[in-house]
Amino acid sequence: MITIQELSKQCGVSVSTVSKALNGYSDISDKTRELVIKTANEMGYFPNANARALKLKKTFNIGVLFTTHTTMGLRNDYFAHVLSAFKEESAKKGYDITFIENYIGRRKMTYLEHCQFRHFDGVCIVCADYEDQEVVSLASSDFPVVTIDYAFNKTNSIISDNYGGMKQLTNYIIQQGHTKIAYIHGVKTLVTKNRIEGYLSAMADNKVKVPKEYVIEGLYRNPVLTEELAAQLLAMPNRPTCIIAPDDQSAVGVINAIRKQGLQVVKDVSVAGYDGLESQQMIGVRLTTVKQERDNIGKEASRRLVEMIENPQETSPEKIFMKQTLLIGNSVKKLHHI
Amino acid sequence: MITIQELSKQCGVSVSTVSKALNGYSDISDKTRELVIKTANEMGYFPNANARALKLKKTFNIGVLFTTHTTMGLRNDYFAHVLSAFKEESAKKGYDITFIENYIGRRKMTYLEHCQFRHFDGVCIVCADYEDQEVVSLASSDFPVVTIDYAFNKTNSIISDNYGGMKQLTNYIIQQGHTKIAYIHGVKTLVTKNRIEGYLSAMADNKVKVPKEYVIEGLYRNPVLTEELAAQLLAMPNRPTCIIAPDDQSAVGVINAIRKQGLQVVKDVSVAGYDGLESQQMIGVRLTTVKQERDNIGKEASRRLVEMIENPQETSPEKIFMKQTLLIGNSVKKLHHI
DNA sequence: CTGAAAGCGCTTACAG
DNA sequence: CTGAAAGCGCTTACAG
Repeated sequence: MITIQELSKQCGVSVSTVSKALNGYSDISDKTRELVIKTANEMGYFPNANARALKLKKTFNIGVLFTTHTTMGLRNDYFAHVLSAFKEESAKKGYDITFIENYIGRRKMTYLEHCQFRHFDGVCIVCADYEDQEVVSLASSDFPVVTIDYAFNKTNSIISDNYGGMKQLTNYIIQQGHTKIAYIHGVKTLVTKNRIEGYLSAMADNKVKVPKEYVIEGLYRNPVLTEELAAQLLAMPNRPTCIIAPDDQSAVGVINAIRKQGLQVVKDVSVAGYDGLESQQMIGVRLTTVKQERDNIGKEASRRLVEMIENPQETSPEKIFMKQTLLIGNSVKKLHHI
Repeated sequence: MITIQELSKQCGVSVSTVSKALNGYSDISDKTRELVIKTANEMGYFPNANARALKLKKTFNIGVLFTTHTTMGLRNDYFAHVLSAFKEESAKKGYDITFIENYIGRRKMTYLEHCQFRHFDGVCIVCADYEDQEVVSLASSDFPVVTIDYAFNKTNSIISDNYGGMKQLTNYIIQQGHTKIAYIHGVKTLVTKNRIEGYLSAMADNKVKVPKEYVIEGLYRNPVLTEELAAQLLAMPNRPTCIIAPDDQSAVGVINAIRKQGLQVVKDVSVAGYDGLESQQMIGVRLTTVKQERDNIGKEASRRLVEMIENPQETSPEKIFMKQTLLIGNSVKKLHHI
């Protein structure tokens, strides 16, 4: 790997001059600058990021906390998209992405210690257990931090407006004349709670009563369980006219339950989903669903973080809500008795 | 951030001694060592990775090439799993993961240059365009490189045995008495070609003729298109008794096509998938499919790479085939006329 | 067992 | 316009 000294020898100028020429200082003659740059290209010179980081105290490297336990993390489609967009946007701004771990080899290291070790310029907490003490310390550290779908006092946060999205969806279904609307929701995370509130709020706004049995807990991305739960709903004397699934994938389960009951999808029972995945737009019906702006979330998170890194004084912690948009398909029937 | 000098002042010993105590050199008295370590913990000392890297010429950082264009990359479930496992295994061995880009801010930088810039200890090419000249240069560079699902001469490669997996699946279907087996495959990547060969080879081994119309090109993870293509197959005078979908997700499309034709899944037409995703084990039938050992691929890739990094002389480029396992569900009917 | 010194590759005030 | 020098935080041969 060729260094700045070899370049300087080759060009017959001092190391300082080479450095300045390379970094575009103005007090270097055009002749020298051109010579240096030309030689650098010829010799395939590239600076050593570690040396530069040591001197500048800036690594152009962003730490990303991305827990991969169980069903979370990269293996989760939503977060994978967010990360992907975050990575692309950050690269555009000149920053690399490194994952934060809490052990390095056999040595235990907290998330915060890992960040100090690597001297990241900033940190993005994409997906983590926000109750975890280590995560809390990281979020309240001196690092510029942006969090996704969760707000700490001190950090910027990008939050997907699940409350608003669900409310829109429910309102739409009510407008189609439905009042018996059941909601099979996922495990009760913060995201889920917000969605339930959005649902209840839309119902209340429209003075529609919600029988307790209409709101039941299932699992995300689990069509099998969703099918079972939907079957229970359909077996009720007071059968709902519309069932909202935890997400688009699970909506397949609802559809199967309806068909197995000898009923027709849409005609007899309407269905709605959540996520707006292109790949799920199928199943014979076009699912009415809510589209999450996953790519925008990642992008916006990166923009915010770079802003904090480069203009630390001007940026104060903020919560940014990302709108979700209603995608109207043909899976919710318009009822006539209104 | 506290440094080794401050530690040395606090302990009343020299910087050299502190360094050695921290790094477990044997020529340090127990007393001194304990004092240093205790103080380090109290003061929350952590080494500066950049300074250390500069001196040791070792960064404990692995570059990962992970193209995120279009349908590839993180947004693809298969690669997301592989990466996830790679990341976890590497952390266990003490290495961080940083994504490789080919631009840094506005400045164009080839993949190789980026690796030189960051001084990665090794590189894993998880998912990339292997025809791309930049990828080729990286693979043939002096960096320890491991590639996934593609083999260069010079690199170690972890290759999912798609040929063998597909052959197993096809053999199983033939054993159930089927001879009219259609295969809707994905776009013709190397992976797809291997699967087609596996399919053809099983058919040939069993002396089953394959009508040209039975092998048709579709798209991965696209139930809508798959449904259309399956409908075409079902409309043929010489209708297949079993249809293999590009993957588990697309298999839903095949199932829909069968139902819409007024036929019964399994009873009239059998179905098989590919991938072995838990989330797809549903749809009323348990899909017979092939399970890809995604997590093992990532893990093995990491093990190999770390091996190359730490014992460069002992490791020579190797292709490692990862077995795929047949998952027998109930979506392939046993035919009696054999 | 301990410490002074050199050096990893870079940047930047400062002097000329 | 150019260059000598100091220093970023660490490690390690070498001397004592």
